[in-house]
Amino acid sequence: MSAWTFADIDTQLRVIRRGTAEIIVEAELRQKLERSRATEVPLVVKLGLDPTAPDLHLGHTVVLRKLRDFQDLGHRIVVIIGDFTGMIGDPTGRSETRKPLTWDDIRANAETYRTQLGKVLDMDRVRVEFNSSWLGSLRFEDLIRLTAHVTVAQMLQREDFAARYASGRAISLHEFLYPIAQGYDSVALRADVELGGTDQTFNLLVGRDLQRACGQEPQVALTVPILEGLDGVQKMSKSLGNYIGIHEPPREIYGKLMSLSDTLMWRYFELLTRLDEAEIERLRAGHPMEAKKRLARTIAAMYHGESAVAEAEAGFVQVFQRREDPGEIERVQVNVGQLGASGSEVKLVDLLAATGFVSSRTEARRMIQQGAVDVDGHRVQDVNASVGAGERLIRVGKRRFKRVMLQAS
RNA sequence: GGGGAGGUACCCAAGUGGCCAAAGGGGGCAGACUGUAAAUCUGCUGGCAGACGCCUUCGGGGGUUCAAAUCCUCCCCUCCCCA
Repeated sequence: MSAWTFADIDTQLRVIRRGTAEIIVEAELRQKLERSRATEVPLVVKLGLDPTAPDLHLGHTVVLRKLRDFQDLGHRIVVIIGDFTGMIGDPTGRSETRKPLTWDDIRANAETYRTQLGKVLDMDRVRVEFNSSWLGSLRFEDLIRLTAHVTVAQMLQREDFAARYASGRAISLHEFLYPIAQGYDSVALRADVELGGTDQTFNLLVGRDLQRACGQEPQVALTVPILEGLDGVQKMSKSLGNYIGIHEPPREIYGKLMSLSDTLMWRYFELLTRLDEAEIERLRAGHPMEAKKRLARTIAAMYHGESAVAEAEAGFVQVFQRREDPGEIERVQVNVGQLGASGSEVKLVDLLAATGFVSSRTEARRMIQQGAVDVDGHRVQDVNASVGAGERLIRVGKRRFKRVMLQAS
């Protein structure tokens, strides 16, 4: 790596532009790249991560993959774990103020993040920083100086603040400090480029302002599109539950990807894979299901390897296309006595509740009434049905299976 | 500091003494249809009970009443206008 030579500028720009939403300002980026190449000094490319989510999901990987592009081009990657800003909670895109995390939460989450970044980045060449290391020691005086560079009118330009202000919802003062703090991260690092989703544009621009105010050359703000979640409308996020975590079992990843709408699938191809145009065109011409399988396979393989994916795909075909039972099913043991009954049978309603399929008997009853429950391959429609001791294969809905060992007592 | 408006189930939102477990929408779940799609249609969406019914829930506490989400009172929180 010592004899590294930077690729020519146009090549670098081409890689950087791919899948990017906006580059502010592209001419400045070109300049920075040129200087970097001439002096053989890599650019400092920064990405801040919010420490709230314990697991990375595909939404995060869009920007991480872009970061990886920079890494592959030989630049210097810095990932900032926003442990300090996490106390504020980025209000971006939220209609409400987020409750502050505790210090312990943040630490624990950040650790998880750190170990997961390796799924996308080459961790040997990543610098990881906690922004508490500089933000924590800022004095009140420093903060005053810093905040003097940003006006309230500027703050209210930010879409979500403006919207909340207009509709009379609360904006806590400390939320204004989030962009300031994030911007100061760029100052502390002397960042050349900062990456983020398009919803981060404002924050990235504040970084430029603050750097300028501190006598530094402003960073280039580079945004990538926000990935829609499984619902196809809202952005993928943990709190909305419309996400696919990269840590999830291959089967889950595969299954969730297969449930995407056809429209959304092309978006995922674009933002999450590196298939070239021609290949994608070819897929468009074929059966959408085949294309979707290809997508599911490709993405699942990135995080779990080929053999695991082949298994996941086979499982999918078996359960959903051929409507057979999955090969591996969670096993649960229950004793009739545990359910407050005796003898060798138990009410199905009780069994469903006890095995965690549903959270109450009422819900169990509802499921049965709706024809969602299946015992040993037979749909049960009698709410009062009982189940005899022995090994039972129970299915609730389309995809929840459990093998229940019911012991007499 | 003064004046006004609000806080309802996962979310938005109606309800202003009993007919309210609480309209409507969203979301979620289930069924039909399918390509596990999407779209669409149908149903369900606090808990316990086989059922009659009972219990818990409308920011929090206390109270009035046979009866409260609805009235009174104190407290907490949010927004707007004026200063």
